[in-house]
Amino acid sequence: MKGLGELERTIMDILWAENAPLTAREVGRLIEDRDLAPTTVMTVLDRLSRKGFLSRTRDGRAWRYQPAASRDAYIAELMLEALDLTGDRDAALTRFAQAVSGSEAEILRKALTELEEQ
Amino acid sequence: MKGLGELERTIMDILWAENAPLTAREVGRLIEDRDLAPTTVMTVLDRLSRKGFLSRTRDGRAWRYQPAASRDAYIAELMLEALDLTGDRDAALTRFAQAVSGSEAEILRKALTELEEQ
DNA sequence: GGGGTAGTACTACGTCCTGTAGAGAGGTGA
DNA sequence: TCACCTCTCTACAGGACGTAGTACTACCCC
Repeated sequence: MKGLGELERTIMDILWAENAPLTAREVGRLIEDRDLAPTTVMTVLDRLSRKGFLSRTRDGRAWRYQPAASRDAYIAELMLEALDLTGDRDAALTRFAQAVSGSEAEILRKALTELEEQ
Repeated sequence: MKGLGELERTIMDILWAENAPLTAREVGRLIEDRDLAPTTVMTVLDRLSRKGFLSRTRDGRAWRYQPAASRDAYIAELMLEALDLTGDRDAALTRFAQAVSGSEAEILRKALTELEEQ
């Protein structure tokens, strides 16, 4: 899958935060701090949809972009991808379990328990 | 931390697989398939140690390289880093727990249980 | 002791990704 | 018709990586 760049992630964050599909102009307006040219935003949106992170639909002449997957799914996939890099998945998983904070361990336990019950 | 390139990862894999610190020449000999110039291997080893993935000690004129951290630790850190990208860690963790395979869920459960007992 | 060998440091170059944006085309409303 | 919006195409700079040459030093064998 591959990670995203700084601006790409900023834009994905904006789109994940919104519920509705946005146009390039709308996304641009939501990037406060940076003064980007409209074409910059359009280029990045285009690249993101080309890479499969966004889907887009026509709205008049403009495109409306929305995330192809939820942020959670993306993060989970990144984590699985990291896990795939090792030969010894069990060891890495054990290590990971030890590395998360206590409250997060609790979350994991709960999710695993629910999983088991189904 | 940042991910590694293809050749960088190949070399890290070799060093993770060995127990002893290796010289550039030895690493080069262990990369079977590719016919790399010795300096290529040296350059990559140098970059990896500069990035903190390897530590090196003198052995005569040569350097001996060894991983600065275990592969498991590296993988776990990558996973945590992915997790840091989200605003909602709990949701991502839950999603992750649902995404791992059954046997891996078992491993996670066991690790978390042992963690709890300590 | 001179040449091959091994090792180092430094430098370089092509490629790909990403951030950034301009140019030009084609609608659209005042 | 003119200003304007949005699109697509093209471009360029900087950084990471794969790859390797060059130049210099130290060592070993004949």
